Amino acid sequence: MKRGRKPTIDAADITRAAIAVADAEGLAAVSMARVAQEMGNATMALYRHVKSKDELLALMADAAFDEPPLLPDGDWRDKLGVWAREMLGGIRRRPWFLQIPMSGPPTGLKSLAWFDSALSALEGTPLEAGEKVGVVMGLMTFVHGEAWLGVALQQGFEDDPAQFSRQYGQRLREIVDPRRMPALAKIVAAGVFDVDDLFEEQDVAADFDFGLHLFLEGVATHIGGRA
Amino acid sequence: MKRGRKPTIDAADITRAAIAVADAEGLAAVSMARVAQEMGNATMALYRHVKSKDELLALMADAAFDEPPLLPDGDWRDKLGVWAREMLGGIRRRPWFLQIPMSGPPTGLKSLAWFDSALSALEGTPLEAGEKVGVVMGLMTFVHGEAWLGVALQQGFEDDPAQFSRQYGQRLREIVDPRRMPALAKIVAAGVFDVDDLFEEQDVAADFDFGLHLFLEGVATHIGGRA
DNA sequence: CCTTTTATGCGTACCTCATACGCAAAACCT
DNA sequence: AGGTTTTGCGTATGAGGTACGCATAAAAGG
Repeated sequence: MKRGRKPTIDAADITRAAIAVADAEGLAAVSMARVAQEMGNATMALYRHVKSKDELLALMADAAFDEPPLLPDGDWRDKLGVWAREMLGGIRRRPWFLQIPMSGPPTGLKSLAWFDSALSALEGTPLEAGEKVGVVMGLMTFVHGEAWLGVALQQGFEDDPAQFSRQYGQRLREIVDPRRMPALAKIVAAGVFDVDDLFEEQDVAADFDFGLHLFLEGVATHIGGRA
Repeated sequence: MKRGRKPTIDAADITRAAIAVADAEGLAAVSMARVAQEMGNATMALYRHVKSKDELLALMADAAFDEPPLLPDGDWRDKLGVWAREMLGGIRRRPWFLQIPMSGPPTGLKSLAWFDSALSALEGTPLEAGEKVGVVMGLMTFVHGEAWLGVALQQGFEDDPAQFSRQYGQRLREIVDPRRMPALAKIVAAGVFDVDDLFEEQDVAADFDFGLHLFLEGVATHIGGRA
């Protein structure tokens, strides 16, 4: 038998409580004291199960997602498409995920499961091992980046619903000097940044699909040049 | 004439000092007190020129880069290639850039200049305004993500030069259950994560070029389907 | 059943940091 | 010179992470 007093909580409990706080009030509200209070424990009790707040954040990041999705039958494009959209959905559901500063490559079980899922989509292709990793990495960074953009826009939108949408295009018009930045000026003048529904679900989703399409198209071409 | 006491410093000075600290000791060392001390001023003096630390960070982010590069003659692929590599270099020179939490789309002059530069590379193409923006956004997120990965690896490497490289592959071998994650297990077994020079300049550059190639290839296909 | 051992719960204390507030110093105006 | 305005900055507050050490609980040994 194990000696000593029995633990009343474990790291998983703490992670859950921390995630609950982050879901409800954002990552900024996640302090050791707050999480402890949420569990009815004292602040310092947490440190028996978690080395530091950074470690807690890492645990949160790995626990933020559900299990990777079941990929559909079909070719690798369909599968990676579903995978990417599912990951985007996961991030949208827990926007605070993007604010966790990650240091080093992932070692969490969930993260690795997602990694595995994406790799499995490429099993039928003639890509080498290293190339598969490259493709998946690229896809992950793309989803990550696109999700960040979406979340940032939505947040600015919620802070000031009436103004924000038209505001950005307007501000750009003031800042951008057509002589110094002719290409940008043209785009701004075209009104690309003025659209009111720049932040609507549809539009963001369309942007995402467009970028995703580009990337997968590139992968297809690469595979094609080898098959 | 302007009334009142003459300012002895301005936001640009503060930004410069803050960047100097970040360059020398990392972003964590950048506190208001530290920056003020570096300039021979008192902490609270900074707040006359900078609303908050967050604003200072935003200023740092915009001032982190040099002017966008002169793009070579040639087609858009050459230009965007140079642009992307130059941006990667910029981030590598100031790794702390990646740790600055950005909120909202960029409005800084430098950032916009880079944006403009990338857009100008696409001037000859038949892409619509919105598509150009999409392409550039996608490219930015890709570079950003890839740079992050490189910096994370290099940092882990510097923290523990002897172990780290083989360590990661090893740890993965312990964690990854071939039954639960068959695809990942195969890749790990193939030794993709074991290479000692996984973090050498060459290898990282090769990974970057591979992903960049994929993305640009996708753009080319998209353009081709329209020209 | 009492003592020893070991691991947990957590109160206290310290340190770092961002920043609100108010006063003093400097530069301009009349 | 006296008034006005803007900057420089000392003080103070409050939040947050965490080192340290003791109290407490549970098992092991006698």
